[in-house]
Amino acid sequence: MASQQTRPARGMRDFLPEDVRRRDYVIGVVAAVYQRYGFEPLETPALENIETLTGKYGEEGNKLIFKVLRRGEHESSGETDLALRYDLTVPLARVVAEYRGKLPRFFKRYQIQAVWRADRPARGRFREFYQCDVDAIGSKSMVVEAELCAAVSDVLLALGFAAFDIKVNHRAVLTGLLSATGIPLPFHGTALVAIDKLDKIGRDGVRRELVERGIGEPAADAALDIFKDGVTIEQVRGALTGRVEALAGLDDVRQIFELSQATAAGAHLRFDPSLARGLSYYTGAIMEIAVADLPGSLGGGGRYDGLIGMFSGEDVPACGFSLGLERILVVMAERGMFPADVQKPSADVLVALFDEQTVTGALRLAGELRAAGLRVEVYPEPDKLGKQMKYAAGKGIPFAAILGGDEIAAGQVTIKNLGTGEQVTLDRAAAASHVLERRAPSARLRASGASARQAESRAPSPGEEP
RNA sequence: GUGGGUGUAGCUCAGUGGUAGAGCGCCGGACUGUGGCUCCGGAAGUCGCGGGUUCGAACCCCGUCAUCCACCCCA
Repeated sequence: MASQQTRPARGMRDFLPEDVRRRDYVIGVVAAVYQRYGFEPLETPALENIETLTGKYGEEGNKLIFKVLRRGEHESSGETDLALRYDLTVPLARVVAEYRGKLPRFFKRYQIQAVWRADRPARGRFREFYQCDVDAIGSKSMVVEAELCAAVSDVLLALGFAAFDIKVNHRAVLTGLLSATGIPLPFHGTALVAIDKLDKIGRDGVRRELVERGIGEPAADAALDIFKDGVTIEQVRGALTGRVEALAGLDDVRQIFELSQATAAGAHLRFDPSLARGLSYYTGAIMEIAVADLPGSLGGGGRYDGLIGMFSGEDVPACGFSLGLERILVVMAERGMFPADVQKPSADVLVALFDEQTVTGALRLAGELRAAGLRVEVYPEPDKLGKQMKYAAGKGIPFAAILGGDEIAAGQVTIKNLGTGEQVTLDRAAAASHVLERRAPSARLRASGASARQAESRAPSPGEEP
């Protein structure tokens, strides 16, 4: 087996036609919804100067940046001066800093491109993967957060997801609460890691882990008191008495909930004071999408009012949301959520090659059918007809056109329906319309999987997935 | 980065020290202008790679790479 050499590099993937169709379908839905909200497309280079990326993602993120050796003077020294983009937010911040004057006052952009992380691959996790980002630049209003939540909700609903939560928290609330429990600032990160496991290892498990990590028992108990399932904004407000910044953050959260009542996101928001998010550039509200059968998240986002200022010196408020395309695809594939026509065959008609003498005629026929709007593949060799039929059936092509000596002499063509086995010999001029009239139903010849509508109607109850 | 599982035909896997197997797929034929069903025949693997133990290794040992799962972290 030569498979060792032909496999793509670790964590990278080839996308075969079926994969690309599924990806294009999801990307198409995402882009269409984002456009409906007035977001404009943006693309940025795969490579950034390394200093653009370093120091933006926190300690963990810095390690995972894919560094690239530029050819030339640094080749021998091994010094890296370029890096593959780690996310789409930092490149956006750079773009805004560079073109601020040319962009609208409230720049709303979406961007669907690959990002790279030098991470260890796992289920739903790759070294090269796509993110679908929407961001709104220039406003501090919580209307921005509410619209972003609404947009991603609309995307998920359009794809057939019904049961999902958008967890909402705020950086200032988080630090305020941790400080209120008596956990010193340097321990905030490690404490959150433990608290985050509440649903996995339970209260006792978290308490044990907190203490193991050097947090005192009183603080651990206080933390467990606040960070529990179903805690309300009002309850948290009580714990934050006197902490001005945290209370302001909590009011942001309250506003997001209120505003979202008017949108598709309203039914899906859930306040989660333990939500942290790894990226260090977030300054305000933070969000994350959770679905029942995926351990990680489907996407996340938040407000980063200081990031653009790291490039331009002038702080510009900004907030964004990122959907993980690969995660969405993993869940959709497992639940059979793709509509049937995503898997439609590559052509409507296969023009068979009868023998060497009829090749030109076959090519001419293919041209006529294409001109009539059909997708037509010409079988490239005059194999036995049986083999050609088998090939067409194997590819799911619903019709075969046969042009032998008899047909040519009579100015006719034989059209065979591979689905029903019926075949008719008719005038060439009538061939295209014959197929067009029968194309729609037979296009689903090989279709499998549930449609988006069907998936939605049976998705709501978590835990019952196949 | 840590721990565990798995690497045998294109695919899914069986084979626990004595000459390498099945199902599916593929190719050919029965069916020389027609796929699906059936039957007959065929091709195909230096058993992930390297070393070791043994008269003899797919099998045991060591290493290495790949892959999967859990942890960590994340989209």
